[in-house]
Amino acid sequence: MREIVTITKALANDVRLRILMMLSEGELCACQIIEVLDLAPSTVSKHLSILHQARLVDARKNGRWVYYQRSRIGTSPINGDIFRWLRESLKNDDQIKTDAVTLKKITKIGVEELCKRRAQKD
Amino acid sequence: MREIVTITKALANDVRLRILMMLSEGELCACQIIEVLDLAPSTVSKHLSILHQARLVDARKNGRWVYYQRSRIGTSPINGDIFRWLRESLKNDDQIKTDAVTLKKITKIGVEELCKRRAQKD
DNA sequence: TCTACATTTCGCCACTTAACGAATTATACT
DNA sequence: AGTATAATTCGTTAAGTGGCGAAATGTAGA
Repeated sequence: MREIVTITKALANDVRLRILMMLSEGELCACQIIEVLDLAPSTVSKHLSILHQARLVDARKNGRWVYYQRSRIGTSPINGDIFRWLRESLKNDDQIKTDAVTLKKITKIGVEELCKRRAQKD
Repeated sequence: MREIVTITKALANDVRLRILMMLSEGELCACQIIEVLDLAPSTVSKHLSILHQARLVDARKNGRWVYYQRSRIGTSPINGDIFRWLRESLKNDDQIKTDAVTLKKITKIGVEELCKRRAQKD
């Protein structure tokens, strides 16, 4: 029960649903997710940790960057039901659609260039 | 998005998951749900209203009793995924199993007798 | 080694949630 | 009409959540 409630709590937030939808296409660097959401890094990091604790996303560290992707557990038959439902329910959502557009622009420039630009702004 | 978050928030609580599991077999009177959960009637009523607002349960008034059941929306293909996942994930949960046992005893005596006994305790 | 920087952790604040009892509403029965 | 009672709404309180900036952590490159 505790495990299931951890998962449903993780899903009970619009920012975290946006993150999960962004990860539909594949893995993303934390900095890319931060850029799309336009929230404080610490806030996004907390959301990612909640998703990770619920075993909905996996983290992979590469150099100073951390990449996230939907977990293998999340793609298993049992949890696959949730994702199918979320994808189906949110595929026409405006926020999700604009996120996808923003994401496409960002993935084009690549992680290194994205962070370089980000550093210049400070 | 708002609608989906309303649903996931409704699912993000153990008491409400217990209620949904209790309603797997069919409709129940509010007083039966209150009896199984052993919480204040006002608390349970609030939970039921949250489930109702999320369109996960329907309410039917009969005399002074109110009967709840899983909503038809909830049984549609789209939301059916969630229920299937919940049922599958929780079928071996201890709390859910003891709830089922308690419920069986309570449904045997019937709603009128249950409320009569309840009144005598005061 | 020292610096830069991506990410996380921590501390704080505003807001929400879940619990209860008291008061209210609505229905059945006398 | 008046009473009893199932259920809900309201007000209050304690605990949890989501946001931020500051500080800490860890890694790449000078």
